[in-house]
Amino acid sequence: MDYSCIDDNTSNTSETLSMSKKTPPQATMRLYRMGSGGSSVVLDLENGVETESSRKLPSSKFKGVVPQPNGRWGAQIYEKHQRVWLGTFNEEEEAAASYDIAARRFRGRDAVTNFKSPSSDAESAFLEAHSKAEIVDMLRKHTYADELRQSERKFLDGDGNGKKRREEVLFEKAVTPSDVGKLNRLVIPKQHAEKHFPLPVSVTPSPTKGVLINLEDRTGKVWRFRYSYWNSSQSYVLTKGWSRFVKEKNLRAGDVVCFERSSGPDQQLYIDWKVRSGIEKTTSVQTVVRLFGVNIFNATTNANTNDAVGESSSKKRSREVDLFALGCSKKQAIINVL
DNA sequence: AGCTGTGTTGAT
DNA sequence: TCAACACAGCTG
Repeated sequence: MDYSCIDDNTSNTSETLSMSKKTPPQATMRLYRMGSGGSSVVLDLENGVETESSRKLPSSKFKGVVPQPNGRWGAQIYEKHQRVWLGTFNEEEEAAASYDIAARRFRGRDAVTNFKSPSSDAESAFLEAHSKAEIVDMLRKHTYADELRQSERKFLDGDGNGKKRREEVLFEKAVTPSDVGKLNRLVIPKQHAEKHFPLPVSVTPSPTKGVLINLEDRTGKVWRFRYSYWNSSQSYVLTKGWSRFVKEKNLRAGDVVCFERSSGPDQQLYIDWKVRSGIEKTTSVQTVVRLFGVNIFNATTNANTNDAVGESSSKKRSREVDLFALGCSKKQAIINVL
């Protein structure tokens, strides 16, 4: 799968960024909060002095978009008197576009949205093919664009099961006990990391930041991981998102994770896993977590819209990088600066 | 410690 | 339905 910069600013937004009929006047002066943490400071109209008590968040001009105290933007939609949270976003427009997607899924193609451009037939089909909870989950994890693109590609392949993928194996690693333990991280062997997943220079010295990468598994599911360099241990690691993968795939020490890249022009990244050789695959998670025919893990996201489990996104504004741009091709990288 | 997203309320 | 606001509780 591609790195996340794509999903954060492409199909959610870029193709559809014409202004809404409902967009309020652009010229309206509004306060934008700078920096981190605190709220913006507004003038106290009584005495013309800034006061703590008059701190106020800036309203969004977009429907379904609400400000967050740290300067980011939340998206939400209402259904049956209940709010459905769609996640938080660095850019107001991303949040607005996410609302639009949810609105089309919840209310149909003609739903009132922030941006014009009705979704394509393909996108409408994609929306209909997924439950509300699944769509919400994608929005919250910022994987919607990737999954949509993936589904379109499968459709074009013609053989619906996606088995025709041609990819080059980048490297494999037999996971260690700590890779599947409570540390919630996977150490990427240095030689592989530096060869295939070079971090941008500006990120390398900072162990806490890193980049977000998206990889697709053999089921077509998109996984997003934080990838960074830890100075303390001088190692490259996948952190956020990794424990979910371990849990869902029921990875055990000795099992092998495999990183692959599509040989096609898209250079899609994939992650695959194999049970440690000598162990029957029937011990895999699929049998373990199925209960009365229901996949328990998936059930949480399929059961109810309000159950959609989001991940808390990166705390600081995350720099999201197309690592291919840095490591493999000359494409322009990057999107959101930390 | 900082952030997300829920609880709540009042408006449209 | 919707957004504004406060902040509990979660996450890194």
